[in-house]
Amino acid sequence: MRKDAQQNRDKILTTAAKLFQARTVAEVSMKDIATAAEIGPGTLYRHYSNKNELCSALSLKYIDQFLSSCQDYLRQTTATPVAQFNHVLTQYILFRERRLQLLAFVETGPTVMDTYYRSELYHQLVQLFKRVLKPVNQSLNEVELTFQVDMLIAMLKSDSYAFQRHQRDLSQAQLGQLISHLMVPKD
Amino acid sequence: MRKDAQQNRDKILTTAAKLFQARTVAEVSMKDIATAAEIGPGTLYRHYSNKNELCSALSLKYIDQFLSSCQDYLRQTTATPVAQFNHVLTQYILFRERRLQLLAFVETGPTVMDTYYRSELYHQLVQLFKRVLKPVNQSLNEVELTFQVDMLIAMLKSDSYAFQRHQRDLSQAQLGQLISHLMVPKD
DNA sequence: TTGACAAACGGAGTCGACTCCGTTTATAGT
DNA sequence: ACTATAAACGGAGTCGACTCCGTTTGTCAA
Repeated sequence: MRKDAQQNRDKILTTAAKLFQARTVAEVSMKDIATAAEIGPGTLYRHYSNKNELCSALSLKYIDQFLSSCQDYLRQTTATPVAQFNHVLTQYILFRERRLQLLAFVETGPTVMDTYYRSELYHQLVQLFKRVLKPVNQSLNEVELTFQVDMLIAMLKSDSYAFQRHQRDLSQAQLGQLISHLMVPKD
Repeated sequence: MRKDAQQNRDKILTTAAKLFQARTVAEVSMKDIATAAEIGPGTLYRHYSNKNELCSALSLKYIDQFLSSCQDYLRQTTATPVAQFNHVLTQYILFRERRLQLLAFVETGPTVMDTYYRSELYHQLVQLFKRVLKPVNQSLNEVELTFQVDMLIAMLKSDSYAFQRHQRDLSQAQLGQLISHLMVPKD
Protein backbone atom coordinates (compact mmCIF):
# COMPACT_ATOMS: atom_id res chain seq x y z
CA MET A 1 0.00 0.00 0.00
CA ARG A 2 1.21 3.48 -0.87
CA LYS A 3 2.27 5.67 2.02
CA ASP A 4 -0.32 8.41 1.34
CA ALA A 5 -3.05 5.78 1.19
CA GLN A 6 -2.10 4.40 4.60
CA GLN A 7 -2.05 7.90 6.06
CA ASN A 8 -5.53 8.59 4.73
CA ARG A 9 -6.80 5.26 6.05
CA ASP A 10 -5.63 6.14 9.55
CA LYS A 11 -6.80 9.70 9.31
CA ILE A 12 -10.30 8.58 8.36
CA LEU A 13 -10.66 6.46 11.48
CA THR A 14 -9.34 9.06 13.88
CA THR A 15 -11.43 11.78 12.24
CA ALA A 16 -14.58 9.66 12.40
CA ALA A 17 -13.95 8.81 16.05
CA LYS A 18 -13.63 12.52 16.78
CA LEU A 19 -16.85 13.44 14.95
CA PHE A 20 -18.75 10.64 16.69
CA GLN A 21 -17.95 12.19 20.04
CA ALA A 22 -19.75 15.41 19.20
CA ARG A 23 -22.72 14.03 17.26
CA THR A 24 -24.48 10.68 16.95
CA VAL A 25 -23.25 8.20 14.38
CA ALA A 26 -26.44 8.62 12.35
CA GLU A 27 -26.04 12.40 12.34
CA VAL A 28 -22.52 12.34 10.95
CA SER A 29 -22.65 11.88 7.19
CA MET A 30 -19.93 10.25 5.15
CA LYS A 31 -19.46 13.60 3.46
CA ASP A 32 -18.86 15.17 6.89
CA ILE A 33 -16.17 12.61 7.57
CA ALA A 34 -14.59 13.11 4.16
CA THR A 35 -14.59 16.88 4.57
CA ALA A 36 -13.16 16.74 8.08
CA ALA A 37 -10.46 14.32 6.94
CA GLU A 38 -9.71 16.61 3.99
CA ILE A 39 -10.30 14.00 1.34
CA GLY A 40 -12.94 13.41 -1.32
CA PRO A 41 -15.91 11.07 -0.85
CA GLY A 42 -14.45 8.72 -3.44
CA THR A 43 -11.29 8.33 -1.42
CA LEU A 44 -13.27 7.66 1.72
CA TYR A 45 -15.26 4.92 0.01
CA ARG A 46 -12.20 3.28 -1.46
CA HIS A 47 -10.89 2.74 2.05
CA TYR A 48 -14.16 1.74 3.68
CA SER A 49 -16.71 0.58 1.20
CA ASN A 50 -19.59 1.85 3.29
CA LYS A 51 -20.42 3.58 6.53
CA ASN A 52 -20.91 0.28 8.27
CA GLU A 53 -17.52 -1.02 7.35
CA LEU A 54 -15.96 2.16 8.67
CA CYS A 55 -17.84 1.88 11.95
CA SER A 56 -17.01 -1.79 12.06
CA ALA A 57 -13.31 -1.04 11.76
CA LEU A 58 -13.61 1.50 14.56
CA SER A 59 -15.50 -0.94 16.76
CA LEU A 60 -12.88 -3.61 16.24
CA LYS A 61 -10.24 -1.20 17.49
CA TYR A 62 -12.24 -0.73 20.70
CA ILE A 63 -12.88 -4.45 21.02
CA ASP A 64 -9.16 -4.99 20.73
CA GLN A 65 -8.62 -2.67 23.71
CA PHE A 66 -11.32 -4.46 25.68
CA LEU A 67 -9.78 -7.85 24.98
CA SER A 68 -6.35 -6.65 26.04
CA SER A 69 -7.64 -5.29 29.33
CA CYS A 70 -9.44 -8.57 30.04
CA GLN A 71 -6.38 -10.59 29.20
CA ASP A 72 -4.32 -8.47 31.56
CA TYR A 73 -6.88 -9.11 34.26
CA LEU A 74 -6.89 -12.86 33.68
CA ARG A 75 -3.10 -12.98 33.73
CA GLN A 76 -2.84 -11.52 37.23
CA THR A 77 -6.05 -12.58 38.96
CA THR A 78 -6.36 -15.25 41.60
CA ALA A 79 -10.14 -15.02 41.89
CA THR A 80 -12.44 -18.04 41.66
CA PRO A 81 -13.63 -19.12 38.22
CA VAL A 82 -17.12 -17.78 38.93
CA ALA A 83 -15.71 -14.42 40.00
CA GLN A 84 -13.57 -14.31 36.88
CA PHE A 85 -16.58 -15.03 34.70
CA ASN A 86 -18.62 -12.36 36.43
CA HIS A 87 -15.81 -9.86 36.14
CA VAL A 88 -15.42 -10.34 32.41
CA LEU A 89 -19.18 -10.24 31.94
CA THR A 90 -19.50 -7.01 33.92
CA GLN A 91 -16.62 -5.41 32.06
CA TYR A 92 -18.15 -6.43 28.76
CA ILE A 93 -21.46 -4.84 29.68
CA LEU A 94 -19.66 -1.66 30.72
CA PHE A 95 -17.64 -1.67 27.51
CA ARG A 96 -20.77 -2.07 25.40
CA GLU A 97 -22.54 0.69 27.30
CA ARG A 98 -19.63 3.01 26.57
CA ARG A 99 -19.74 2.30 22.81
CA LEU A 100 -23.51 1.90 22.60
CA GLN A 101 -24.13 4.16 19.61
CA LEU A 102 -21.34 2.82 17.49
CA LEU A 103 -22.02 -0.84 18.24
CA ALA A 104 -25.73 -0.37 17.60
CA PHE A 105 -24.99 1.12 14.23
CA VAL A 106 -22.57 -1.64 13.31
CA GLU A 107 -24.89 -4.39 14.41
CA THR A 108 -27.85 -3.15 12.40
CA GLY A 109 -25.96 -2.91 9.13
CA PRO A 110 -26.63 -5.23 6.21
CA THR A 111 -22.99 -6.24 5.86
CA VAL A 112 -22.32 -7.06 9.51
CA MET A 113 -21.96 -10.71 8.78
CA ASP A 114 -18.94 -10.11 6.56
CA THR A 115 -17.05 -7.30 8.20
CA TYR A 116 -17.78 -8.00 11.82
CA TYR A 117 -18.85 -11.49 12.81
CA ARG A 118 -16.28 -13.09 10.55
CA SER A 119 -13.44 -10.99 11.90
CA GLU A 120 -10.56 -12.42 13.89
CA LEU A 121 -11.25 -10.10 16.82
CA TYR A 122 -14.86 -11.13 17.13
CA HIS A 123 -13.67 -14.69 17.22
CA GLN A 124 -11.27 -13.75 20.01
CA LEU A 125 -14.16 -12.24 21.97
CA VAL A 126 -15.93 -15.58 21.77
CA GLN A 127 -12.72 -17.32 22.87
CA LEU A 128 -12.43 -15.01 25.87
CA PHE A 129 -15.91 -15.89 27.09
CA LYS A 130 -15.35 -19.57 26.44
CA ARG A 131 -12.18 -19.40 28.48
CA VAL A 132 -13.98 -17.96 31.53
CA LEU A 133 -17.19 -19.94 31.14
CA LYS A 134 -15.56 -23.35 30.75
CA PRO A 135 -14.18 -23.64 34.32
CA VAL A 136 -17.53 -22.47 35.62
CA ASN A 137 -19.51 -25.23 33.98
CA GLN A 138 -17.25 -28.14 33.16
CA SER A 139 -20.10 -30.41 32.16
CA LEU A 140 -20.53 -28.55 28.86
CA ASN A 141 -19.10 -30.07 25.72
CA GLU A 142 -17.44 -27.89 23.11
CA VAL A 143 -20.59 -27.26 21.05
CA GLU A 144 -22.68 -26.41 24.08
CA LEU A 145 -20.00 -24.13 25.46
CA THR A 146 -19.75 -22.23 22.20
CA PHE A 147 -23.50 -22.06 21.99
CA GLN A 148 -23.92 -20.58 25.43
CA VAL A 149 -21.28 -17.97 24.72
CA ASP A 150 -22.96 -17.06 21.44
CA MET A 151 -26.23 -16.75 23.31
CA LEU A 152 -24.69 -14.53 25.94
CA ILE A 153 -23.29 -12.26 23.25
CA ALA A 154 -26.61 -12.27 21.37
CA MET A 155 -28.42 -11.18 24.50
CA LEU A 156 -26.10 -8.23 24.92
CA LYS A 157 -26.35 -7.00 21.34
CA SER A 158 -27.67 -3.49 21.10
CA ASP A 159 -31.32 -4.25 20.35
CA SER A 160 -31.75 -6.99 22.92
CA TYR A 161 -29.80 -5.04 25.50
CA ALA A 162 -31.86 -1.90 24.92
CA PHE A 163 -35.01 -3.97 25.23
CA GLN A 164 -33.92 -5.38 28.59
CA ARG A 165 -32.83 -2.01 29.89
CA HIS A 166 -35.79 0.07 28.77
CA GLN A 167 -38.73 -2.29 28.31
CA ARG A 168 -37.91 -4.77 31.04
CA ASP A 169 -36.45 -2.00 33.18
CA LEU A 170 -33.43 -4.00 34.26
CA SER A 171 -30.22 -2.35 35.44
CA GLN A 172 -26.83 -3.32 34.06
CA ALA A 173 -26.20 -5.27 37.25
CA GLN A 174 -29.51 -7.13 37.19
CA LEU A 175 -28.93 -8.14 33.60
CA GLY A 176 -25.48 -9.45 34.47
CA GLN A 177 -26.88 -11.39 37.40
CA LEU A 178 -29.59 -13.02 35.31
CA ILE A 179 -27.07 -14.15 32.71
CA SER A 180 -24.70 -15.35 35.38
CA HIS A 181 -27.53 -17.15 37.14
CA LEU A 182 -28.47 -18.97 33.96
CA MET A 183 -24.96 -19.98 32.99
CA VAL A 184 -23.45 -20.79 36.37
CA PRO A 185 -24.83 -24.15 37.51
CA LYS A 186 -26.25 -24.06 41.04
CA ASP A 187 -24.07 -26.86 42.53
CA MET B 1 -60.70 7.11 9.28
CA ARG B 2 -62.01 7.88 5.80
CA LYS B 3 -63.05 4.88 3.73
CA ASP B 4 -60.58 5.60 0.90
CA ALA B 5 -57.77 5.92 3.41
CA GLN B 6 -58.52 2.51 4.88
CA GLN B 7 -58.62 0.98 1.42
CA ASN B 8 -55.23 2.44 0.58
CA ARG B 9 -53.80 1.25 3.85
CA ASP B 10 -54.83 -2.30 3.11
CA LYS B 11 -53.80 -2.11 -0.51
CA ILE B 12 -50.31 -0.97 0.46
CA LEU B 13 -49.74 -4.02 2.63
CA THR B 14 -51.04 -6.54 0.12
CA THR B 15 -49.13 -4.87 -2.70
CA ALA B 16 -45.90 -4.85 -0.69
CA ALA B 17 -46.35 -8.51 0.24
CA LYS B 18 -46.76 -9.33 -3.44
CA LEU B 19 -43.66 -7.40 -4.49
CA PHE B 20 -41.58 -8.98 -1.73
CA GLN B 21 -42.31 -12.40 -3.17
CA ALA B 22 -40.66 -11.57 -6.47
CA ARG B 23 -37.73 -9.48 -5.23
CA THR B 24 -35.87 -9.01 -1.95
CA VAL B 25 -37.11 -6.44 0.52
CA ALA B 26 -34.03 -4.29 -0.08
CA GLU B 27 -34.54 -4.38 -3.84
CA VAL B 28 -38.12 -3.13 -3.66
CA SER B 29 -38.13 0.64 -3.27
CA MET B 30 -40.87 2.60 -1.58
CA LYS B 31 -41.53 4.20 -4.96
CA ASP B 32 -42.05 0.72 -6.45
CA ILE B 33 -44.62 -0.02 -3.78
CA ALA B 34 -46.36 3.31 -4.28
CA THR B 35 -46.47 2.84 -8.05
CA ALA B 36 -47.74 -0.74 -7.80
CA ALA B 37 -50.39 0.35 -5.31
CA GLU B 38 -51.33 3.23 -7.64
CA ILE B 39 -50.78 5.93 -5.08
CA GLY B 40 -48.23 8.72 -4.63
CA PRO B 41 -45.17 8.42 -2.39
CA GLY B 42 -46.66 10.99 -0.04
CA THR B 43 -49.73 8.84 0.52
CA LEU B 44 -47.57 5.80 1.15
CA TYR B 45 -45.59 7.65 3.79
CA ARG B 46 -48.65 9.03 5.52
CA HIS B 47 -49.80 5.48 6.15
CA TYR B 48 -46.41 4.01 7.08
CA SER B 49 -43.93 6.62 8.10
CA ASN B 50 -41.00 4.63 6.78
CA LYS B 51 -40.09 1.40 5.07
CA ASN B 52 -39.41 -0.27 8.38
CA GLU B 53 -42.79 0.53 9.78
CA LEU B 54 -44.42 -0.90 6.69
CA CYS B 55 -42.40 -4.10 6.96
CA SER B 56 -43.08 -4.17 10.65
CA ALA B 57 -46.84 -4.03 10.03
CA LEU B 58 -46.52 -6.86 7.53
CA SER B 59 -44.44 -8.94 9.96
CA LEU B 60 -46.98 -8.46 12.68
CA LYS B 61 -49.67 -9.87 10.38
CA TYR B 62 -47.56 -12.99 9.93
CA ILE B 63 -46.79 -13.22 13.63
CA ASP B 64 -50.50 -13.04 14.27
CA GLN B 65 -51.00 -16.08 12.05
CA PHE B 66 -48.18 -17.92 13.77
CA LEU B 67 -49.61 -17.19 17.19
CA SER B 68 -53.05 -18.40 16.13
CA SER B 69 -51.70 -21.66 14.80
CA CYS B 70 -49.75 -22.24 18.02
CA GLN B 71 -52.78 -21.46 20.13
CA ASP B 72 -54.81 -23.94 18.09
CA TYR B 73 -52.14 -26.53 18.72
CA LEU B 74 -52.03 -25.89 22.44
CA ARG B 75 -55.80 -26.07 22.68
CA GLN B 76 -56.01 -29.60 21.32
CA THR B 77 -52.68 -31.18 22.29
CA THR B 78 -52.19 -33.78 25.00
CA ALA B 79 -48.40 -33.93 24.65
CA THR B 80 -46.02 -33.56 27.60
CA PRO B 81 -44.91 -30.06 28.56
CA VAL B 82 -41.46 -30.69 27.12
CA ALA B 83 -42.93 -31.87 23.83
CA GLN B 84 -45.18 -28.81 23.73
CA PHE B 85 -42.25 -26.52 24.32
CA ASN B 86 -40.24 -28.25 21.60
CA HIS B 87 -43.13 -28.09 19.19
CA VAL B 88 -43.63 -24.36 19.62
CA LEU B 89 -39.90 -23.77 19.38
CA THR B 90 -39.63 -25.81 16.18
CA GLN B 91 -42.62 -24.08 14.64
CA TYR B 92 -41.18 -20.70 15.55
CA ILE B 93 -37.89 -21.54 13.86
CA LEU B 94 -39.76 -22.70 10.76
CA PHE B 95 -41.89 -19.58 10.80
CA ARG B 96 -38.83 -17.35 11.04
CA GLU B 97 -37.09 -19.23 8.26
CA ARG B 98 -40.12 -18.66 6.04
CA ARG B 99 -40.10 -14.89 6.66
CA LEU B 100 -36.33 -14.53 6.95
CA GLN B 101 -35.90 -11.56 4.62
CA LEU B 102 -38.72 -9.53 6.00
CA LEU B 103 -37.88 -10.17 9.65
CA ALA B 104 -34.22 -9.41 9.03
CA PHE B 105 -35.15 -6.09 7.51
CA VAL B 106 -37.49 -5.21 10.34
CA GLU B 107 -35.03 -6.18 13.03
CA THR B 108 -32.21 -4.07 11.62
CA GLY B 109 -34.23 -0.88 11.40
CA PRO B 110 -33.60 2.11 13.65
CA THR B 111 -37.22 2.34 14.77
CA VAL B 112 -37.70 -1.33 15.68
CA MET B 113 -37.95 -0.52 19.33
CA ASP B 114 -41.07 1.57 18.77
CA THR B 115 -43.00 -0.19 16.06
CA TYR B 116 -42.11 -3.78 16.81
CA TYR B 117 -40.88 -4.64 20.29
CA ARG B 118 -43.48 -2.45 21.92
CA SER B 119 -46.34 -3.94 19.93
CA GLU B 120 -49.09 -5.99 21.49
CA LEU B 121 -48.37 -8.94 19.22
CA TYR B 122 -44.71 -9.11 20.13
CA HIS B 123 -45.78 -9.16 23.74
CA GLN B 124 -48.11 -12.05 22.94
CA LEU B 125 -45.20 -13.94 21.38
CA VAL B 126 -43.33 -13.60 24.65
CA GLN B 127 -46.43 -14.78 26.50
CA LEU B 128 -46.69 -17.83 24.27
CA PHE B 129 -43.16 -18.91 25.05
CA LYS B 130 -43.61 -18.20 28.73
CA ARG B 131 -46.70 -20.37 28.71
CA VAL B 132 -44.86 -23.36 27.26
CA LEU B 133 -41.60 -22.85 29.14
CA LYS B 134 -43.13 -22.43 32.58
CA PRO B 135 -44.36 -26.04 32.99
CA VAL B 136 -40.99 -27.25 31.73
CA ASN B 137 -39.00 -25.50 34.39
CA GLN B 138 -41.18 -24.70 37.34
CA SER B 139 -38.30 -23.54 39.50
CA LEU B 140 -38.05 -20.26 37.57
CA ASN B 141 -39.53 -17.16 39.06
CA GLU B 142 -41.34 -14.63 36.89
CA VAL B 143 -38.31 -12.50 36.13
CA GLU B 144 -36.12 -15.48 35.27
CA LEU B 145 -38.84 -16.98 33.11
CA THR B 146 -39.26 -13.76 31.16
CA PHE B 147 -35.52 -13.43 30.86
CA GLN B 148 -35.04 -16.90 29.43
CA VAL B 149 -37.80 -16.33 26.91
CA ASP B 150 -36.26 -13.01 25.88
CA MET B 151 -32.93 -14.77 25.47
CA LEU B 152 -34.47 -17.50 23.38
CA ILE B 153 -36.04 -14.90 21.11
CA ALA B 154 -32.79 -12.91 20.96
CA MET B 155 -30.89 -15.99 19.87
CA LEU B 156 -33.30 -16.55 17.02
CA LYS B 157 -33.22 -13.01 15.71
CA SER B 158 -32.04 -12.78 12.15
CA ASP B 159 -28.39 -11.90 12.78
CA SER B 160 -27.78 -14.39 15.53
CA TYR B 161 -29.70 -17.07 13.71
CA ALA B 162 -27.78 -16.50 10.49
CA PHE B 163 -24.55 -16.66 12.45
CA GLN B 164 -25.46 -20.00 13.95
CA ARG B 165 -26.62 -21.43 10.65
CA HIS B 166 -23.77 -20.24 8.46
CA GLN B 167 -20.78 -19.64 10.69
CA ARG B 168 -21.40 -22.36 13.26
CA ASP B 169 -22.90 -24.58 10.59
CA LEU B 170 -25.80 -25.72 12.69
CA SER B 171 -29.01 -27.05 11.18
CA GLN B 172 -32.42 -25.77 12.25
CA ALA B 173 -32.87 -28.94 14.28
CA GLN B 174 -29.50 -28.72 16.02
CA LEU B 175 -30.19 -25.14 16.99
CA GLY B 176 -33.54 -26.11 18.42
CA GLN B 177 -31.98 -28.93 20.37
CA LEU B 178 -29.30 -26.71 21.88
CA ILE B 179 -31.86 -24.19 23.03
CA SER B 180 -34.09 -26.93 24.37
CA HIS B 181 -31.14 -28.55 26.10
CA LEU B 182 -30.25 -25.30 27.83
CA MET B 183 -33.78 -24.44 28.93
CA VAL B 184 -35.12 -27.84 29.87
CA PRO B 185 -33.60 -28.85 33.20
CA LYS B 186 -32.07 -32.33 33.09
CA ASP B 187 -34.10 -33.92 35.94
C1' DT C 1 16.97 11.45 -12.64
C1' DT C 2 13.32 10.13 -15.20
C1' DG C 3 9.33 8.26 -17.14
C1' DA C 4 5.80 4.56 -17.11
C1' DC C 5 2.00 3.04 -14.74
C1' DA C 6 -0.54 1.17 -11.04
C1' DA C 7 -2.54 3.09 -7.33
C1' DA C 8 -4.89 6.76 -5.29
C1' DC C 9 -7.56 10.85 -5.66
C1' DG C 10 -11.79 14.01 -6.09
C1' DG C 11 -16.10 15.31 -7.14
C1' DA C 12 -20.02 15.21 -10.15
C1' DG C 13 -23.67 12.10 -10.66
C1' DT C 14 -27.23 8.37 -9.41
C1' DC C 15 -30.56 6.34 -6.63
C1' DG C 16 -33.63 5.72 -2.98
C1' DA C 17 -35.65 7.14 1.50
C1' DC C 18 -38.23 10.54 3.23
C1' DT C 19 -40.56 15.60 3.51
C1' DC C 20 -43.39 19.51 2.30
C1' DC C 21 -47.11 21.76 0.61
C1' DG C 22 -50.55 23.06 -2.75
C1' DT C 23 -54.63 20.50 -4.54
C1' DT C 24 -58.45 17.30 -4.25
C1' DT C 25 -62.15 14.78 -2.02
C1' DA C 26 -65.09 12.24 1.39
C1' DT C 27 -68.40 13.32 4.66
C1' DA C 28 -71.08 15.64 8.23
C1' DG C 29 -74.16 19.18 9.36
C1' DT C 30 -77.60 22.21 7.40
C1' DA D 1 -78.68 18.57 -2.30
C1' DC D 2 -75.06 21.83 -0.76
C1' DT D 3 -71.19 23.50 1.24
C1' DA D 4 -67.50 23.80 4.77
C1' DT D 5 -63.64 21.56 6.24
C1' DA D 6 -60.67 18.20 7.88
C1' DA D 7 -58.54 14.49 5.97
C1' DA D 8 -56.20 12.44 2.23
C1' DC D 9 -53.71 12.83 -1.97
C1' DG D 10 -49.60 13.36 -5.23
C1' DG D 11 -45.42 14.59 -6.74
C1' DA D 12 -41.62 17.81 -6.81
C1' DG D 13 -37.88 18.52 -3.83
C1' DT D 14 -34.11 17.47 -0.24
C1' DC D 15 -30.60 14.82 1.73
C1' DG D 16 -27.36 11.31 2.30
C1' DA D 17 -25.25 6.89 0.89
C1' DC D 18 -22.75 5.20 -2.60
C1' DT D 19 -20.60 4.90 -7.73
C1' DC D 20 -18.00 6.13 -11.80
C1' DC D 21 -14.46 7.87 -14.23
C1' DG D 22 -11.24 11.31 -15.76
C1' DT D 23 -7.08 13.33 -13.37
C1' DT D 24 -3.12 13.26 -10.33
C1' DT D 25 0.72 11.19 -7.86
C1' DG D 26 3.93 7.99 -5.49
C1' DT D 27 7.22 4.55 -6.63
C1' DC D 28 10.30 1.62 -8.97
C1' DA D 29 13.04 0.02 -12.75
C1' DA D 30 16.10 1.67 -16.06
